[in-house]
Amino acid sequence: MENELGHEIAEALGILLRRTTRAQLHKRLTEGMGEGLDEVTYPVLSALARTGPRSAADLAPEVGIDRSGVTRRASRLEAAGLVRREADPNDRRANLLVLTDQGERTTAELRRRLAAHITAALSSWPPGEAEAFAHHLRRFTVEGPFA
Amino acid sequence: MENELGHEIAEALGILLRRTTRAQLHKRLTEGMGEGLDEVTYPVLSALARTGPRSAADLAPEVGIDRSGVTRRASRLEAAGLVRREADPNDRRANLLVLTDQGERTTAELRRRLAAHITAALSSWPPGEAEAFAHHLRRFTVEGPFA
DNA sequence: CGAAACGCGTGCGGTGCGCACGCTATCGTT
DNA sequence: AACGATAGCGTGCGCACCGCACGCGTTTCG
Repeated sequence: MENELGHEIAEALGILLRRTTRAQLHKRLTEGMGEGLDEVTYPVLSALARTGPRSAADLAPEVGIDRSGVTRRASRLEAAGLVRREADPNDRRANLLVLTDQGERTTAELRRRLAAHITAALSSWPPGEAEAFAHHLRRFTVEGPFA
Repeated sequence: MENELGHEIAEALGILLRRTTRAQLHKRLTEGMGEGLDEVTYPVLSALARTGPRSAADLAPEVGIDRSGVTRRASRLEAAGLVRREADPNDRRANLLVLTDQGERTTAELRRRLAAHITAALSSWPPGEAEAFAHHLRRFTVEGPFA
């Protein structure tokens, strides 16, 4: 059959995407963690952890929503003590979003849990295959069909 | 460092998930296709194509929303001519959701486009590596950390 | 120095969801 | 056979979130 490989990857990817919804991951990873973690605001927190302190406007395309949405989510994270607004001394219009210490700890802990979860699940793979998969997945992600 | 592999996979997977949002995929795949395709209602259409005719209640957990939401989305798909409601002859309470011919054609075309897109992007990979990746991805999906 | 532009936060209208209710059909018990 | 209990579907209601557009304060440039 034509495109057998493409169909197989598409099917597996579809299943994977459906199983890694924000809600599913959230329930899995935040088990017993401190409060203030919100399934809706998490993308902002995560983007901030990845890119470092940025303004709401700069964060918007990364999160995939409007500037106003980022502002509102950031307000919630601020109320939860995970993010603080820091005035830019050079431009007093600007309002950088910065992770607080608690925010840093929380994102680091989530990253650690996720990595540990993945590592545990791959521990039974034949030696070398997990490394090969990681390498291929990175290439597929960076320069693949969704680059 | 501990869990290097888990962190690498988590990072690549994170990037991939962020790039395969419903909105992104929709824009990419429905380019120039017929109307009636809705980014919100698509999950219902897709679930129907995968599992075959089912009731709204049975479809709800597959889609990840409430029964009422499935009903409303199905109504939109029905108005668009992609889905029809078929009374179950055995149980006249039941109301099966069935893909129309146009619905079948649409989902098949989307599947074809996605597979072609993936195949094209992987055509430059060294021979055998794409097959290995597909195999690993399937195993990662079916019996991996998100099974 | 004044006007245009910029950056942020908020009000408003729209949309989608979950919950709960009503209606119809089926099942089970007497 | 009849009637209460149950199942399944669709809809009204309240809530949450988003995008757009506006207002206010700041900066920049002519």
